[in-house]
Amino acid sequence: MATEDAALKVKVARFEELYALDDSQDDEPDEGLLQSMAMLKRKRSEKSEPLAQTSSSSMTAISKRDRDAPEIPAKLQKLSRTTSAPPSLISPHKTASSRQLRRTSTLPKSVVTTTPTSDPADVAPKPAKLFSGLHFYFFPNNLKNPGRKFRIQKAEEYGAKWEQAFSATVTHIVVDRSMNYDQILQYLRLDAIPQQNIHVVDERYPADCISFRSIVDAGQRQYYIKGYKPQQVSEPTVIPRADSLQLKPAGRAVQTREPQTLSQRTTTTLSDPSPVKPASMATTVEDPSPGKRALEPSDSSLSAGWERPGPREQIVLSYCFGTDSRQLIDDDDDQGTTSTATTGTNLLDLGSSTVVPKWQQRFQCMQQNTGKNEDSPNAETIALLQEMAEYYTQIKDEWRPIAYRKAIATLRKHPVKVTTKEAAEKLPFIGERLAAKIEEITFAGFLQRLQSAREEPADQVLQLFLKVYGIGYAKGMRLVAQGYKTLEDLRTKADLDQNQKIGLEHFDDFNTRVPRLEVKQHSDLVAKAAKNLNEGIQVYTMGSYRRGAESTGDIDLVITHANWPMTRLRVMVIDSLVPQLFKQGFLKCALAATSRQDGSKWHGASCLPGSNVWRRIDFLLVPAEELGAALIYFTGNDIFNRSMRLLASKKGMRLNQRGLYKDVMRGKSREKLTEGELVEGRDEKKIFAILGVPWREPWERIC
DNA sequence: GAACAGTTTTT
DNA sequence: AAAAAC
DNA sequence: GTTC
Ligand SMILES: O=c1ccn([C@H]2C[C@H](O)[C@@H](COP(=O)(O)OP(=O)(O)OP(=O)(O)O)O2)c(=O)[nH]1
Ligand SMILES: [Mg+2]
Repeated sequence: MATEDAALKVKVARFEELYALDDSQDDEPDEGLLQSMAMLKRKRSEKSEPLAQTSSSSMTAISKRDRDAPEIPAKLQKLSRTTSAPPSLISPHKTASSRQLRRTSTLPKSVVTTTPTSDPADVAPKPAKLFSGLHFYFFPNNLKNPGRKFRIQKAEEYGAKWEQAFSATVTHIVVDRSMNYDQILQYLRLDAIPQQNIHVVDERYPADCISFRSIVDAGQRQYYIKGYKPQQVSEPTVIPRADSLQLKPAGRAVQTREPQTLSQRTTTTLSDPSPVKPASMATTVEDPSPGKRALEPSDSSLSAGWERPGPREQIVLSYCFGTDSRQLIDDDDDQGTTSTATTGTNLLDLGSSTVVPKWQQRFQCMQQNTGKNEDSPNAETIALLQEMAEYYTQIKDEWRPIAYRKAIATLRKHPVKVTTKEAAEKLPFIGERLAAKIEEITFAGFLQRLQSAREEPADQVLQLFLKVYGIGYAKGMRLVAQGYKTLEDLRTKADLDQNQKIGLEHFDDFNTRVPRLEVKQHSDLVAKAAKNLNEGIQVYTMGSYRRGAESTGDIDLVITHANWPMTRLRVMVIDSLVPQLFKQGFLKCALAATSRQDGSKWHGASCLPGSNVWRRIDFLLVPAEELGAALIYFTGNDIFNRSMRLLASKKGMRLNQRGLYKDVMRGKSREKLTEGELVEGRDEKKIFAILGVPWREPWERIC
């Protein structure tokens, strides 16, 4: 104990020192080399978006920053940079806008041109074709790093050919600053690179060419790669820089849990975990609100066999149901090993109980997640990590949020406060980097990284714009790059599409939580109108409402009919119900509205009579055969869904909003090759059973 | 080095 | 095909 | 970011 205290003190001291020095540092080189060079569709950006112009300067700015401190040890660099903007998590353009480039002596010689004009926004793309005839090979040669992705896209815009593989046609190898010369050779399995044909240049070479609108001399010293020794002259070994924020763009986003949303109110209503009615009758089907997520099996940890899934196998009572459900043997964890395709088809086994393999226990959907942290000793840590995850999500980092989420899940289950990184790293899904962050949180009470990011003005603007319905990361970045700073700017000057205009117009409305009671009112109103059209139409209130939330972000409704096929239901909804609701003045606008020949959803806004607050409302049209799957989907939460779907996939199945399918054939990278055969879609509980997931009440799906 | 959910609608 | 959304 |  005493020793531990001492150790803690040392750590505290270290942190204090660190923060005294200022500036974050938890960045690291980069994904490292050896990234798959395959894949990734190239982007042909023919859009005459006002991006080209601004971005060329951004690009320069990015590389410029590394040049500012050539060979200074990392620590000193930090000091020297303290005055400039803190590293932003905004990617790919990063701090570009906040950094004024200004070239000085480092000017390439063979320059022909003007300085980049800086007129924010507008203006056509460059002359293009600057790089015509050139073949660029990047190293690493993928789009994983936002900065690099950006460079590649730019290079292509300017006519360069991006070589997917290293070949004789390559004219330039554009190397990330985090890489060194030896790594290239090693990767390419070359002893040397034929210098006369191929130029090996630093990552900022293309940017410089663009800025100067000419192909600058690639042989200049400033474009040398780390570790490159022209001829034989021994260069001073370069100090490896630990810098560069790595953010991955593009892809899906992972939200984290139900926001503190409800946490603020209620506290004790842990009363009625009332029974879930099959919810199959009643027009507006509604789950009994569990006051709040009251239960909490974990609280005293060991209670319901929680803390640590343990090696035991769980017996799940499942529906007597004759369908496959073979267990994949082997392996643990929810990833890694490939699916073990459940080709076995047949439906022999399976009586009324199934043995669930232990690897399955690791899935989030296998736990009762009521979304509470409160009594976790790690609540504070969890909250901050969650913030990070959310941040990365917004910023369109595909994967980090997943990692954070897993780490959060393990922390949530951990009965003891985790303070040191040594302790943290022992836990599942917590690696070196997260362990360090956990330690940072406990000692400093905050995350430097998050703070700096949030303080960055450009970031704050982006955050604001992202809250406009219809504006996502890409559009948001563009708007920021164009210099817009306020919603007023957007309203008066920005080029927005119709939905974005609506989103802007009703910015406050759409960002206001909907009280549970109001959700019901909307739902009832729709149900009533539907009933009026046909008695058989049923409306279910879904989303966070069904999970018991006291307030929701929007109103999610499933509209179904026991006997009608989709086609008929759709016609009724689109041709009658929606128009009727518009006529009543309830529906205010259609956003991502559609559904015609093959549609299944309608998004818009609604407003209760007597109110003037517009709410986001979503209809999901569902034929009876798909109701079960639709209920699962639309109940969520999203994390729970993804967990269920991943689990299905590991079992060679596929789960979506229409049903559970088996014998799905998948190609590389999970690419779906076969639809698979429908196993179940109608019955929510059966789907759980087939997957070997114990039934989860809606409020136990808050992962 | 790959995998991390699976889809619908709009542009 | 990308972006935004659920 | 983490895991296999
Ligand atoms: O990426 C997503 C987003 C949503 N959903 C499902 C789960 C979710 O519960 C439901 C409704 O989506 P919504 O965005 O309305 O989320 P919510 O769970 O209802 O929360 P909120 O209160 O913010 O509306 O759609 C997904 O499967 N994947
Ligand atoms: Mg919702």
